[in-house]
Amino acid sequence: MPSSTSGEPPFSVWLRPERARRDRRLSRERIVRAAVALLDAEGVRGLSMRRVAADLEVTAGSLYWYVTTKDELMELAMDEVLGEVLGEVLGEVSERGPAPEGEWRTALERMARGQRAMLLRHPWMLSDLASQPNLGPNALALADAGLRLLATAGFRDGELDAALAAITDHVVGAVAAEISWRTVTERTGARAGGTADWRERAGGFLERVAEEYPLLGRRLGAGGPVDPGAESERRFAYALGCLLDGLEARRGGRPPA
Amino acid sequence: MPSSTSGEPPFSVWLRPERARRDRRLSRERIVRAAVALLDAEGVRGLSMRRVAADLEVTAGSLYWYVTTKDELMELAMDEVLGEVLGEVLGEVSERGPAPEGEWRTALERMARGQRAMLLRHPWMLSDLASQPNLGPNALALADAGLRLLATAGFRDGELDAALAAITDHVVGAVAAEISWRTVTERTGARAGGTADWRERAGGFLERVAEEYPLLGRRLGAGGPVDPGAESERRFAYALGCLLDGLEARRGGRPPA
DNA sequence: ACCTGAACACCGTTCAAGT
DNA sequence: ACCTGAACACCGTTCAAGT
Repeated sequence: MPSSTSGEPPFSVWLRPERARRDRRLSRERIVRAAVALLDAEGVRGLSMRRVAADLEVTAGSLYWYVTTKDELMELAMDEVLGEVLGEVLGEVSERGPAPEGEWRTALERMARGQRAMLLRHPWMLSDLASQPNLGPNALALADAGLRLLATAGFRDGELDAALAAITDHVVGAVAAEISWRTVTERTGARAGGTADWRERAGGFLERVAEEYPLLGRRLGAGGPVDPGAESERRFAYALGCLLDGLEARRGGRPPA
Repeated sequence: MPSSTSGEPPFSVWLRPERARRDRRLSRERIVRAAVALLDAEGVRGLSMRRVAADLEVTAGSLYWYVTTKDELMELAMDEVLGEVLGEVLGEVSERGPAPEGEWRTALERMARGQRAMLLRHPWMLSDLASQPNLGPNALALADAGLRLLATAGFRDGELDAALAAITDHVVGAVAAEISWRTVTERTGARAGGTADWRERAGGFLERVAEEYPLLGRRLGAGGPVDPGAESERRFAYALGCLLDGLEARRGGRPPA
């Protein structure tokens, strides 16, 4: 069989193999992967159908063969990334059986920290938060794993969802705050002294704020440099501790089985 | 060393003084109000410079005399709306002085509920969450009022910010989940039986999920109609209760003054 | 000082036409 | 079945020119 894939056009149909269904240049998977890469690299603003298409060396219109809308692509990208934590959480819920007393706390904490780390790796995950609940396979598996974890921890049926929501909502809110805080310090102090630069760029603003609102001023770093990473970690742990204490008191008792 | 303070565009509206006034059809205030109205009516997707300009019977370009960028307009709109809760929180913190024992709990709860209600009135507030911390006057006043509330509640200095973050992060995360949940049920069951319609529109999907993930299936309404409003309220209260319990245990003691 | 009008460089999405 | 190319109706932002 002569080479037919490139070069001169074949002089006869019969010399050209019929196009296999498999030699498609595109696939939903490739598209989603390209989208995730783009999102990681340039954020939500950087994501466009045309850009994704270009990265795949294809026309924008062709993407619509695999995906009916940009929103849909975003849904797919989000679920793709949720897969990163799925393994961890499934490990928590299955490796250990009914969870020995006290273990459930650290299991929940690991779940929360895993989700937080993932969101920090892919900050764009938070940009579409309020738009639509994720119904993708990974999202579903993740939610169910969380519910099962809480069930084996001894939470009553009617409280499973509320308990899970308490934790995931905290993760989401905390990471959103962390990211917004990070972007302002990083954007201003791109390559200079980091936090120091934000404080000098803010100039008189910070001082005026601190004067009018002393408590708030300290929080914003008027009293000295502030490490947003360390601060965020401290707050995250604090609230998580509060939540787990509260959950402990509401727990039904020991594992049912 | 050349002054580095000028050159780059200011990264926040609040660091840049407003222009002098004269006889003009436009004003920052009018623009912001129009933007808020548009956002309330049509969400973030509906907001465009051209649309705002049209609503004000003016050309798109002219907006840039008052606002350097669409992001800036968004910052302004968000702070505008934060003003709605400012009054309530200030009431909490000043009306009652050092807050009698036990009162701090209900004060915090009122604050949280006020913020939640405001976010539900203006769901678009959550669409820019992770982008940039709000440094507007209302945002600052609100944050400081929260800190003061916690201070009079007896929280130690070093924990004020973590305690406040615990609550606001929960509010944000919970409302984000609530909105996303609401949009899916409302979008599908626009004028029909509300939640019922979502369940029938989802068709086999819901059943398949419930089969593979029994716990999750119930949560999604596979077992019967679910009222997202009531469910969200229940979850919100549950997590808030957990948080307040945890906070109570960490509180320093009684009010310092 | 303030606003218009036109332009630039992008968008998401559609769809006839090709292969 | 899959992809191209061109088109449509929008964007944010800039800027000379008017008043």
